[in-house]
Amino acid sequence: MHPLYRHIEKRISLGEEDFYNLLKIFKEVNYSRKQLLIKPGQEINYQYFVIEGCLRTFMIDQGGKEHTVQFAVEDWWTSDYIAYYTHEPSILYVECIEDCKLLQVKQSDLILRFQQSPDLETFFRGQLESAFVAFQKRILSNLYMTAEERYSDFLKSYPNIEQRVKNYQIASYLGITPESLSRLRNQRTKPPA
Amino acid sequence: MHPLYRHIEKRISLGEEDFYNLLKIFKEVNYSRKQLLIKPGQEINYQYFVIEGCLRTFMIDQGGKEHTVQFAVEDWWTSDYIAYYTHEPSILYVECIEDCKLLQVKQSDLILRFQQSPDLETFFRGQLESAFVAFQKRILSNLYMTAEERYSDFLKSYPNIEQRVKNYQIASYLGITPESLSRLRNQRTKPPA
DNA sequence: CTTCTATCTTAACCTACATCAATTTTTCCG
DNA sequence: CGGAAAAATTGATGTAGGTTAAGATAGAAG
Repeated sequence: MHPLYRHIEKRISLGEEDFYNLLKIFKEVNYSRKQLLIKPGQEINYQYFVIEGCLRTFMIDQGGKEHTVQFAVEDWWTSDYIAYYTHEPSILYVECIEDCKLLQVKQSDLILRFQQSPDLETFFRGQLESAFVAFQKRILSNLYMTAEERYSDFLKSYPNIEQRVKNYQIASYLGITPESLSRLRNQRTKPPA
Repeated sequence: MHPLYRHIEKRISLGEEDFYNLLKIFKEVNYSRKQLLIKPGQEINYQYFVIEGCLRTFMIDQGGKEHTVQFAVEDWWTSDYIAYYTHEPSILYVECIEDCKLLQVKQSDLILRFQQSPDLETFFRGQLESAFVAFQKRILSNLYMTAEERYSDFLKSYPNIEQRVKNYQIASYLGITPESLSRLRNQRTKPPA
């Protein structure tokens, strides 16, 4: 079964025929490790469904420091959603951490389909609702959790990702330095003393 | 012109007849200062459009500390959106900071309308997109800005709110203590020295 | 393999913000 | 009004995590 079909069926039920019809507006694209899908200053008309690989969305501040907004692995969507939704030029980077196989889709093509297929709009509204909830929870956890608690939380929400991404990238997601993450990981293994 | 009509017309154009038809699923409700719209442990089936007043959505952690997710004033929507979208029991409080006049609408009524009126679904998808962008920006600013920069930012995104909410509530939105906010505001008035 | 570079770790020191505690100021309501 | 309660301020001190710098590991490229 097609990974995108499996993904969509989790939320709405689309006939196989409708699915293959929908698939026409998606284009398979391949990127290799370290390539940038998006960099600042671009107009962003596409979002991407991950068939295979691992990506990271981040910004670089004036001091040159990286800050990670999200990671994406198989079965996730990614883009610079700030630029995608606001139609302002991008301020984020989207980078491939591994070689990636993606399905690219243009926003305007999707919106046209929404008009013919309300189910599809419902699907994307549902996706957005989930993402919205996840971000709201993340804001809350930044407000009341310690760095260590956020790290444990991160490992839960991105299982097995530790092997796939660099520690400094995780640190920049948690809002701490790589040094702090290193210390924190060290203490986690000991306390049962 | 009805405040909700004016609000909806910013995004989609709905005939007046369609609007008054839509309005039937909204119910005007009034709450007084300090009343709780929502408290933890409830099933949340409603969201609220603010006609008049000011509200705050927050959680209380195990240590008894408050953490503010958002404020809502005239022309905004509010609810415990985590509970609203996930259908899990609420973990947040929504409190009236002033006497409030609200329009309450049930999620299931709204979803039924989406089926008859795709425009309406588009409207709410648009709202969600904006909220999503705002939250993503807020996560970023928590990652790379100092408390003072976030405070300036806050004043910009909620103009004139300073007179309406307590400083300790603003502090709990920024993720700092009231003491820190007080010191920070003190310094802001001086530096031109 | 071996070299080069990126990443990770460790340690000493520093700083923004927290905590605790004591006043002062504001708000509320009888 | 006036007095109690809530909120804000100020000061002294504590601490999580940052910064800087050096050494240890581990990937990648030849």
